[in-house]
Amino acid sequence: MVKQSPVTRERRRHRGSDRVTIQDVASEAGVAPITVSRALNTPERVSPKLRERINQAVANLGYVPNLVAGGLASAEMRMIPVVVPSLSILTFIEVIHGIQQTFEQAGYQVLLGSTDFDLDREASLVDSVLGYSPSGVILTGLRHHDRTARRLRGWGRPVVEIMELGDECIDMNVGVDSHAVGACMAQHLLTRGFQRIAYLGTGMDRDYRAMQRFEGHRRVLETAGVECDLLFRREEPSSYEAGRRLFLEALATRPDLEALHFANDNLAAGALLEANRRGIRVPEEIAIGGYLGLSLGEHLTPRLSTVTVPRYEMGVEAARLLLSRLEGGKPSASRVDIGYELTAREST
Amino acid sequence: MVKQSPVTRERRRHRGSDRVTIQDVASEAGVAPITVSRALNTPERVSPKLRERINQAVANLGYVPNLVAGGLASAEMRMIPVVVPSLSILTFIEVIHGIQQTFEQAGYQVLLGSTDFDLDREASLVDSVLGYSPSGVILTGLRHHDRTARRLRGWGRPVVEIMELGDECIDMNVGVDSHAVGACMAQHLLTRGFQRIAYLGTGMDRDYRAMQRFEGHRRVLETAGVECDLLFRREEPSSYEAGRRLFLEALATRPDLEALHFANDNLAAGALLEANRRGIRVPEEIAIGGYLGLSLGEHLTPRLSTVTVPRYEMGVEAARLLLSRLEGGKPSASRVDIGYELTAREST
DNA sequence: AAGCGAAATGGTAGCGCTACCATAAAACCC
DNA sequence: GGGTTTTATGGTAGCGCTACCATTTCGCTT
Repeated sequence: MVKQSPVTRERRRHRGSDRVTIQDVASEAGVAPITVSRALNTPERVSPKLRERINQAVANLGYVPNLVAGGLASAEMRMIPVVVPSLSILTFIEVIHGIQQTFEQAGYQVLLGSTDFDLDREASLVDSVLGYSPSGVILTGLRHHDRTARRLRGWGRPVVEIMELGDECIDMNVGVDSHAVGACMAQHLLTRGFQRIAYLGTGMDRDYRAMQRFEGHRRVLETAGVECDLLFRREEPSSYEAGRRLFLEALATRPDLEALHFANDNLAAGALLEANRRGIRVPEEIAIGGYLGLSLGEHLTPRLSTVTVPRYEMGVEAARLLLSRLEGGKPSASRVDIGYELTAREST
Repeated sequence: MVKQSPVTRERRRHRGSDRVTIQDVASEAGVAPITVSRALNTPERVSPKLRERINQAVANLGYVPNLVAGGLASAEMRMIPVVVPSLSILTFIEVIHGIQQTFEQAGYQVLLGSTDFDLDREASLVDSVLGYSPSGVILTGLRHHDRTARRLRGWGRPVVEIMELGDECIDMNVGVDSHAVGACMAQHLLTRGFQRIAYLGTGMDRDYRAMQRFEGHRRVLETAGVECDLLFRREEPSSYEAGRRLFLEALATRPDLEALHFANDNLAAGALLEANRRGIRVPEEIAIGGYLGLSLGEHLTPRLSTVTVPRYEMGVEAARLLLSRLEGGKPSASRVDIGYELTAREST
């Protein structure tokens, strides 16, 4: 028997739905598919007359491009995976917000991944996410699995590492100097005349940036010749409750403490609110400093002193950097120090 | 001249990089590409011997599947767009967190979209996002552009609408009854003996669910025969600062108010903290109630009374519902009331 | 030993789009 | 006016994978 001609089912699409394709639009407008493709992706390369006719056909048929097919052909999906350690930490949320807003305007989609501070999970996440042929990638921090770094370096598309700042980045880097940030608050506390200063943090076994901030803090105190190893830590997620517990723990262990430097504003706020509740006067009996610049801080009584980091802006800047590489050629810089600011208020 | 044979450049790939393809793995393992595909996607349909050999080849070559190609062939990318009104509202973040965690475990990627409460933007977002051939979609609320609803209804893949609860959903629905939630706090305030009760909210021109909560509140007061139209609103994003301003505005306008029902805990906290600062006693001079159940509430003094909604769980439930349709056939239910709980504390 | 159904494997043909190159048409240039 | 460039459109051939169906292999029954 002769092999059955495929022509017999010519009209029925092989698989897939009855979606309108670029071919349908091309027929409707009386042009070649490639011209439709150009009219949609690079309109300036199609004559106004045809462009108009094609747009009309698109509207008539309700054509929506199949981005997957386009992505396969051009080896680029217009999307950007953003890999962060956690989605329950407000900091990352705000950065993601900035990233998302910026990319959305430019027509890129943001893909979300979280690693729970685990570099192995980051590695497998990056692997699988590269399978989507994204236009670029945004990662958190400068420390990665060897394989991850190698793979991304050889990938040939823009990569931005955020949060941390350092010389050895894969491609581009936007962040703050963790050591400096920790040192900043420590210095501030010294300047205000406090001597017995403790650092209090959570999750420092996993979040090495928190550790770097402590390191900055420690060095300043060491240089100043005061007790520098006062560290209270809990291995649990950061929360108001954790801040409260650290506060009570520190008070019970070392009643002579003069100032508490918390790893972030959530913890500091938890402590400050507990002080309020117990009638402990801040900063007269004990001073409290934080890090981040959460808006909550300025509504507390006393207003919380903190080191403010522009988190939303960091996201925007990371996205801009990536976009400029995607659209233009080389970007202005490949390393941006987003900076920080000491916000000295009433709690110190 | 004879047309040049393409064979001359046989070995050089037409376009694209030097990525390892399924063909390379197949050669290495001495099987057909389709068998590699099966070994990776449906391992149980490949003999243990071959499976082993293929896995070995995959590891040797460092093969990472091109999900775009797979997506085109199977008309399904393993990803789920989540469309929310805003990424600066904590509620949505927590829901997204639940969604993301659940999908990540199941090997689906979450794509993020925000509409700024604009149904037109939602419509175009949904359009473009469908171009990715996602496995399903999660939308916020039950109100959409006609076109959006029509398109999704005819789409044939699972759709979950979250936050709101109602009869007329596109496909599946997970949320809370906004009216009931608003009524709950109003009833609670009445029960505590307050009579002159105001509702205070932000962004109520755009966020119709906030309006529904007010409506629930209003009806309860109306039924009780007390003044029910006391509404203070500001058209700005929700924040501690907005809560503070609403609080001061209400006090200035109606010094006789006995209780304030805030549209969410952020506003309520802003108000409560301002009361702290001014030495206004809560609830003796004025009571304050919120909505959401943010953890901050229980650390304030007095502890904030609120109506708690399990936001993270709502995300998890939405994702589970969608997954059960994706994996199994029909899910247990197509409509889940995630419920709420009155958390009566000290501020009322 | 022959027969049979189930399980394992492979061949073929796209999925819908765009890169690449060829061609045609228009614009420009002494 | 012939040639060169520039601009606009089209033809062809995949991108790398999986759906579909054909074929082979294997275990088991009679």
